Formats: sequence, structure tokens, C-alpha cells
Amino acid sequence: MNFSYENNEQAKLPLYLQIKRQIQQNLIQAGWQFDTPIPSEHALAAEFNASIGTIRKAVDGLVEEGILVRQQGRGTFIRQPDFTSSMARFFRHRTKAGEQQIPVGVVKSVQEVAGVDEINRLLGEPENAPLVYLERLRLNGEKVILSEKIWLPKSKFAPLLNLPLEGFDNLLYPFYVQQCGQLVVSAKERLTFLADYQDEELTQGEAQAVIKISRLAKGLDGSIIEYRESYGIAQDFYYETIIS
Amino acid sequence: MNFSYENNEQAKLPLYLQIKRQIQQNLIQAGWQFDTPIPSEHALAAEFNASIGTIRKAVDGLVEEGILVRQQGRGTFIRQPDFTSSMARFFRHRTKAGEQQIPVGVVKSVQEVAGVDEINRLLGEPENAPLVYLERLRLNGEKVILSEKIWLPKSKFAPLLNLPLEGFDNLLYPFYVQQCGQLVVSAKERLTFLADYQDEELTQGEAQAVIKISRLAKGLDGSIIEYRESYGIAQDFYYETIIS
DNA sequence: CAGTGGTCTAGACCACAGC
DNA sequence: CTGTGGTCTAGACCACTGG
Repeated sequence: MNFSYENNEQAKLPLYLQIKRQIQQNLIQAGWQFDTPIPSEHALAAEFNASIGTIRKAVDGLVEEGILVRQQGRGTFIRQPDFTSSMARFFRHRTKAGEQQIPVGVVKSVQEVAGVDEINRLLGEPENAPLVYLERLRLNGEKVILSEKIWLPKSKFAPLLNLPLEGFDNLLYPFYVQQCGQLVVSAKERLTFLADYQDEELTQGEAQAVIKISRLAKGLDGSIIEYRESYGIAQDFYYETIIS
Repeated sequence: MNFSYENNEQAKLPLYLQIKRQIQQNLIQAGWQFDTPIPSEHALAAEFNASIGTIRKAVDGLVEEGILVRQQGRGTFIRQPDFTSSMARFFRHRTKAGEQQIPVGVVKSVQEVAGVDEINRLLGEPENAPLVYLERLRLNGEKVILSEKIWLPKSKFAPLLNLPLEGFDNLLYPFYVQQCGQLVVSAKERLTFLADYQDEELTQGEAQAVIKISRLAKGLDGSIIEYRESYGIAQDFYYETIIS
């Protein structure tokens, strides 16, 4: 288990990249307001003493990364991430009527655990830093379609430990923002196949073929803020991708 | 060549999009040379009577779509698609030494077949248009790691029918360009799981768990030029993706 | 060296949202 | 109406490639 984002540090960056980075820093410091725009391009041009075109190129970069969205006539905003259905997008699950159904998320347990070498390394945490560990299910009605194990750095997510299970929202990522000020902007996932996975909830104790999804979620400052393992029945597996 | 906003039936497109489309058309007409650059930005600006910035934006679009690549100091070129390992990128196969190995492609059969409703629809061909059908294996040494079935429109790929099996290259897509003038620029893939797939070569007649990859490959003019089904052993499945 | 793409400027006008 | 992002111009200079 050794996948990670690479860090590229440069010496002499073009102005538009410097500005891009600075804007990103400002977003972190200011705290994110999804409903109020960032300063206008004109204002940014004045602030950074650069031309509009250069500002646009900097903002373009953040838009491409999915961190900002432009709205003509209104302004440029921090993107409200929509992971609504993304968590279960690898699987097909439909009602009897044939409609796509959005699974419900239920947290089954929350606890503090000691650091685990392998996971702390993925999270970029010190070797023995404590973690927050969640178990969670995704349900379609009565049916369990996804079983999840989630590890978070306690340094950033300690507030979750003081909440009752009923206090957790259906969607976790907006909840992270609300409770801990942690914004997930992108994620890297690895899919593998397990012939014999066993789990009380998902497979009801019998060994079954599953697809395992390992996810590293990245925060606004570029650090990894969540490691998650999700398991779903292989028979329901369904994924589309575009390559070029 | 006149690009003014005129009496078009179409909605009015920004100039840079009109130019982008026109460049793409020119690439098709000119036939692709991977080793000679397209006209310089200066030349294009003169040809289209637009400013450099607008030309850059048009070319940027084609670069983002993976059709062109820029090389500072040299020029802008049609991208030599690198599907070298992409066909088998969903699977992990390594030598005993642990190196990633690039599988070898071997075509087992080529024949003309009657149109199949479902497939002709996917290819955008008339209902009874004949097809070219290939069977192909991907091998690591002796081991079969991928079994493929490929359907192509005869209208574009008839030349393949006159070739001996030994004449087929290891890589198919560069071969398509060379033999039929068909360039694959992108593809859409759908992954699903089959619990009991049986195949003489891949599973040696025994039913096994496999991952099925259905691919639609798109040509330079945007039409679908290939439909392909690939099957690989589920145990070897391994895929990474970034979402945002 | 000449020619290419890469960055950057300092404006202009257009299209759209919201008051 | 004002202010926003979206398009476009006509240059400039820099960084890199190749002969």
C-alpha cells in the first residue's frame, strides 16, 4: 500500500502560478464561504499588480482543479463539492422502478485509535499520532451496498469524537467542513478485486467476491485528510471512464 | 477564409471555438504527420486574421482534448497516441523481478461479419452495414492476460481484411493509422464484473471471475470507429483514478 | 542564429446577473 | 444601472530548439 500524491517544488515559477498559489493560500486563511465570491479579477489584478490576463490564467488553474467555479455576471466562488453520489458511483443499484437510487450513509461507530504505521504514512501524520476511526454503511432501503472503514487524523478531526452517532449527517464531506473546517477538494482511488471478503453487514458473514476501493482524499492545502476503504459486491460493479 | 459572425443557422460561437473547429477540420483534410508541426501560431493568426491570444486559446482546446501537443521551441504537433500500456492498464502483471511488463498483442482471427444491430448502433453505422471482426490476445510471455473481441466498420477498415494475421502489429492503434488512415484520439470505457466467464484462451475452458471492459473509441472527426470488449482475470484487477 | 511556443501587458467591448 | 466574468486585440519579451 504505497500510493501518494507527488510534491513538486520549483524554484522560479511563472507569475501566474505564484499568484495561483497565493490565492489558494488566501482561501485557506479566509475560511471558505461558498456563497460569497472571491475578489473580482479586477481587484485581484490591482492587489497583485498584474494584468487581468495573468489573473485569469491563475484562476483558470484553480477552476481546472475543481477548487473554484466561475459564474458570469455574479463572480467566482469556492466550489461546493458534490460527492452526493460519487461515493457509490462504481456500483449500479436501482429501485424496482429502475431509477437510480442515492444510497443513504449511516455511521455505525466512531472511536479514537492508536496510530497505524501504514495509515499514518498515507495521511502524512507522525508515526504514533492518534487517529479517528469510523465504520459506516451505505444503504439502499434495507440493503447494504457498501461497507466503509475510514481513518482520519485526530489532529484535524477530534471534534467528531464528541458527537453521538445520530449526530452524523448522511453525507460526510459537507459534515467535515461544518464540524472540523476540513474541505475535501479531490481524491485518488484505487480499485482491486477480492475473491473472498467477509463482513457481518455487507456479506452477512459469508465469503463473497467484492470490489475494494481505497481512497485518499486531499484537502485545500494539498495534504491528505482522509483514508477510506470501501467494499461493495462485485456483481454490482459498474464503472465508466474516459481516457485520452 | 472569413470567420465573421454571420447569418449562420447555428448559434453564434466565440471566434476561438470557430477557429478550433476549423483547425481540426484542416488536420483531417491534410492527413496527419506526427513528425511535422502544424502552422505556427503566428501563421495561424495571419491565416485566420485573429490575434495570437485567440489562436492560443483555440489550440489550447485541442491540446486539452489530447489531439495536439505543444513543444516549446519546436512547434505544435498531432499527438502520437500512446496506448502502449493503456489497454492493459486495469490489470497488474509483473515479472518475477517485479517490473511492470508490457503485454504483447496477437491477433488470432480477422473476418468480415454481417452487421449486428446493437453494435452498428454503437458505431453509428447503418443497420445492416457489414463489420470487420477481430479476435486478439494480450500476452505476458506465455500467459494470456486479456482476451479481446473487436468490431470495426467495414466502410473504414476494409483494408484489414486483405492482410495475413502475421501482418498485424503488436499495437493496433498506430496500425489503424498506417493501414486505414483512422486515428483514435480518445475512448470511453465501461467496466463490469462477470462471475462466470468462460473462454478457451483466457480461462482455459473453466469458468472464472473476470472484469469485462467495453470500449468505444473515438476518431479525429468525433465519430466512433471501434467497439471492443476485453476480458481479464478479476484477481489481477487493479485500477487507479483521480476524482474531483 | 532564426523560429517556435510560453508568459505578460494594458487596454477594449460583450454577455450576463442583480438591484 | 453597475459590476461581474468572457472574449479579443496588438503588441512585448523570455525560454527553448535546431541548424
